[in-house]
Amino acid sequence: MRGTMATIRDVADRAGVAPMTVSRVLNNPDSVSPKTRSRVEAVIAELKYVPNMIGQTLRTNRTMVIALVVADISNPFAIQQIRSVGDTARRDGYTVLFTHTEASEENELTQLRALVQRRVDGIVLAPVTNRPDSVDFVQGQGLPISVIGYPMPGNDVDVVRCDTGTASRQLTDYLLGLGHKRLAMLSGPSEIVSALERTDGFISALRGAGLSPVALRNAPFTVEGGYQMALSVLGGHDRPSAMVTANNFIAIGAAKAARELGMRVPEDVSIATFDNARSDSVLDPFFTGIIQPAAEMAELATGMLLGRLAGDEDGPGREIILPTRFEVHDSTAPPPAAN
Amino acid sequence: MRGTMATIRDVADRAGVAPMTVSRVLNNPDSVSPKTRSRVEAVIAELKYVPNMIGQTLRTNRTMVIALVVADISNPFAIQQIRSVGDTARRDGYTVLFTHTEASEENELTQLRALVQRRVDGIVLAPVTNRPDSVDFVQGQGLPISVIGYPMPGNDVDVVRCDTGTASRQLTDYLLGLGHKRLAMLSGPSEIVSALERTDGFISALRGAGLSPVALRNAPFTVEGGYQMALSVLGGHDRPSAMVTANNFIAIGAAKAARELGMRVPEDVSIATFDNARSDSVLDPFFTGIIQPAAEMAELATGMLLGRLAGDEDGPGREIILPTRFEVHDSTAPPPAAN
DNA sequence: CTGTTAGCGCCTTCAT
DNA sequence: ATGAAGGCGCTAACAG
Repeated sequence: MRGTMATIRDVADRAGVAPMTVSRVLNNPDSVSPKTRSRVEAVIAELKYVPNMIGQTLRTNRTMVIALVVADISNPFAIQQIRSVGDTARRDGYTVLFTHTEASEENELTQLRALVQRRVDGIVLAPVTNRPDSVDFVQGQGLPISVIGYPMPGNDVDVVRCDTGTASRQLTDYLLGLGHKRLAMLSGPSEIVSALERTDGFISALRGAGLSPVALRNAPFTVEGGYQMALSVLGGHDRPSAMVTANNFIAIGAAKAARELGMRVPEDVSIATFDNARSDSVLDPFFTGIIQPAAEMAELATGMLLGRLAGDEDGPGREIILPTRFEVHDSTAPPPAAN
Repeated sequence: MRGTMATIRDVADRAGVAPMTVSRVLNNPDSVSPKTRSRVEAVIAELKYVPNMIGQTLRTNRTMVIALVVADISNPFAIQQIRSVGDTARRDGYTVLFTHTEASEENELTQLRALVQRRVDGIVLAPVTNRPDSVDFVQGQGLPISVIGYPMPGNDVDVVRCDTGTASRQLTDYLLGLGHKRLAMLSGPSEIVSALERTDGFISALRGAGLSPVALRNAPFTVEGGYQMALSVLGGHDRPSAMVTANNFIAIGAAKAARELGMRVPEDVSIATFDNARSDSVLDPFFTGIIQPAAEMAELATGMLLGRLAGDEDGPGREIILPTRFEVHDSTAPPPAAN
């Protein structure tokens, strides 16, 4: 079956013209006489000819493909990013090649290498960590890249992100304002910057109120991780009345653990989280928390990349920090009277 | 920056060999003397040479890319499919190009055309409807394709799907067994086969019990659609005691509507659904319902495609029907006594 | 073990 | 308005 696909030459022969004329009909129809054009178009339809972009690419050195590389596809953010990058890129005629890295740095470099081999025109990266290697590699190949979500202190690169450290203080301050004095932080892996940022913000807010954390835990950004951390924290003798969780999966796991221990959310324990899932996909509980504008971040990052591809922009990397949104929902309340 | 990337000729010149030798070092290292090989490898590293697959592709007529085309990326199924197709394809050295069609048939054809232009080696399609046009187009180009999720009566093509009509009867029978006599169906768009199948199964189960539906509704497969349908059905004077919903989004919308009307699930109204979300991503309510093995479907469909690409298989299209799973959770109970 | 030739499909350039 | 020549990066086929 393969190899039967019509080529520009097949069309040309059958229409009695040169391949170049067919090319013109495709790319610059006005430069061909109406008569010739309609004859060629008829043959194109007849042979079901679809131009081979591989040929074009080799000639023009542009694939018109950009890649989106996302660390963790199961995070609801990923969906918004895929949508957003795709929509933005399409407007400029680009197709998006999507890959995910299973949150492994090694995997990330492997994927990036594969993308360079395929000569994508640029890359939008939502990276695993903020180590400079991945960006270095891509830039070393002369490819433009922009990064979503992390500060990249070791690279000169376009970045779009939020300041989740400050947001973490805001979230913690809200719980303090409700009267909580015994707070725990359930964070992500300690080697991941966003987890660190969030823990730091938490601690600094407590310090500002003259308090110390009841517990600081680290685990993977998963339901299971949240569940285990919450079990150990809530099962001890020094129970917190409120927990801050570093992402939505941890929050869900923590709520599960609380429920299993016979505690109600928020009556017995409050949970405030980052990266609250959208109300569209989760009914209950709908968590109080910090929401990052994932779609806007992705759109801006893509826009910056497209700008460089179009040659509109060729200065040093810029960092754009977008504001987060704080939403109060059903998972937080003042501490129980006993506390 | 672009255009600075090293080519095979750059490497060859600098290593003092022919391009062909560099190619051999890359693709068939044993056929090159160790001495030459190490010299070439050194130059490759020095120039950061990354082979250009565009060239290879043009020469070999294989991109080593397969495409996954999914109708609706916001459905949790999509994530599992992306994962599953990617993992399966990678094992055979293929990369996956992912696109989504926003549930528009026109969009689907446009995307498929773009994929053919890029000369992907094959396509896995989770289609919008079961009209034959999309598959016809792809096959007309001599490209192998396999389909996930729908029966494709108009095509000779590999299909992996579930029998959701039968599953719908099973689901409805369960509600009947709980003692429900007044049931409503909240289904998807009437032009989509899966919605029809599910409605038909519902009706046939009721008929088997000598009952008629209290209501049959159609709306988009969204939270909003489910919400509106449930509002109208539960707000009327002929209230059902149980509802079957055609997917997880409709179920969530229906539960929201019930709650707003002051009804508890399942005490006042039961909800049983298709495509129940996994417990990992939704805490409460966790719906009673039918679960399709999305990952297995995608893996099998990809496997069939890869089999055709490898030439292991070239017979007529096969249809594989996988069993669904029925899980009882918290959203169903016997009808209230008053009923 | 290594090199040369040629051509994959297309488009830029130059000619007619 | 149309055509011919050449080359993008790579490798199959054949030589040596």
